[in-house]
Amino acid sequence: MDCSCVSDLLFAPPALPALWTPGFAFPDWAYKPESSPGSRQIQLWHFILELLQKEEYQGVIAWQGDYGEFVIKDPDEVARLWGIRKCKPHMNYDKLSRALRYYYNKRILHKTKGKRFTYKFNFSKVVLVNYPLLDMAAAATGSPLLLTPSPFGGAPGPDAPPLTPETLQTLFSAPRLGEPGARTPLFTSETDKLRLDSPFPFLGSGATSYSKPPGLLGPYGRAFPEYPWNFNPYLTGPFPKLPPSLYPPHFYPNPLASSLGHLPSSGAGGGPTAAPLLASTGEGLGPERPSGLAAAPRLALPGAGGPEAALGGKEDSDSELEITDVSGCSSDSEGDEGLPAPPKAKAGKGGTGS
DNA sequence: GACGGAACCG
DNA sequence: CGGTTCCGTC
Repeated sequence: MDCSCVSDLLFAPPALPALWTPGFAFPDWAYKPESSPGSRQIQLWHFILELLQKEEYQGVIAWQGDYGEFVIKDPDEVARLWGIRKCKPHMNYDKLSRALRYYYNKRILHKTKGKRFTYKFNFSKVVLVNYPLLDMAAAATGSPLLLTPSPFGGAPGPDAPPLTPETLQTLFSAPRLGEPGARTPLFTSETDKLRLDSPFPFLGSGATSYSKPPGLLGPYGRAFPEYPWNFNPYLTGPFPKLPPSLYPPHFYPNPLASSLGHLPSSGAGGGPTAAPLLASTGEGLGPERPSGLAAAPRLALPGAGGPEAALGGKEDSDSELEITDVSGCSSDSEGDEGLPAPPKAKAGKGGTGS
């Protein structure tokens, strides 16, 4: 019964300094996922984002096509992984896709018609859920950037302005953070293995594997380092705050303001001179693609001058997420198949029949 | 394959 | 609530 999947364990949120300006009302759904302590189950779209972030799964699922668009290259494998995570040995793509379809109404996802196994994230939605501080910033600047539904916690707007991974990346570009040494080791060598969650899922390799418009994507390093601050987007219970030292006041308005197009004067030096990343284009409305993106690819990573730098030693000893075992899942209710967790060696297939 | 209703579950 | 399971329909 008790299916205690190891992967479900999330590191506890570090005591965050409560220094946020009260008064901001967020849409109820904005902090839903983890708001209810106790029922902290991994959500499918979280999981998808996770896989998307991991390079090792690019043969299984990867960003492709439009912004926020991803294709499930290997439905069975994704379903299998999801099944492992949820301790549902009988998971398959049919069931998984049903769950995915439920996201349509919730506006978290929608289908890219015509393309098989291809879905698209509604980033503006996702971002609020995961990174309420964005909305906070929006509120602070009085920016209508993100969907600010009715203050009555009513239903979200008809269509949220889609954010792109690049946008987020820009928004979250740390303005010259302190020394990398200041990083707080969130995990020990032991818990490290359990680390299935990493900050900023789609920031990670989102813009990374984007093999779309070659010119639009800046030289983003795909390795988006974890943030020095103890901000765990997965546990956005109340409101994650960042250490004041690492989170200068100008950081709030800046990215947002820039996104609004009327950025006052960001510290050109280290400040994230974000680009006009306002994207009010609906899904497929305008030609989209903020032209500023091309000029925005300036990541101010904690210890990286550039993408390559961020990569560091290339195949770093990244403690992969070995979610290949069902240990912890009580395999009783089902006739569980021993799931030996085969090393999913998914070499690139010949043709990506599209 | 993709969709969505319906019953069910933790 | 967020799926899971099952299924009929297109």
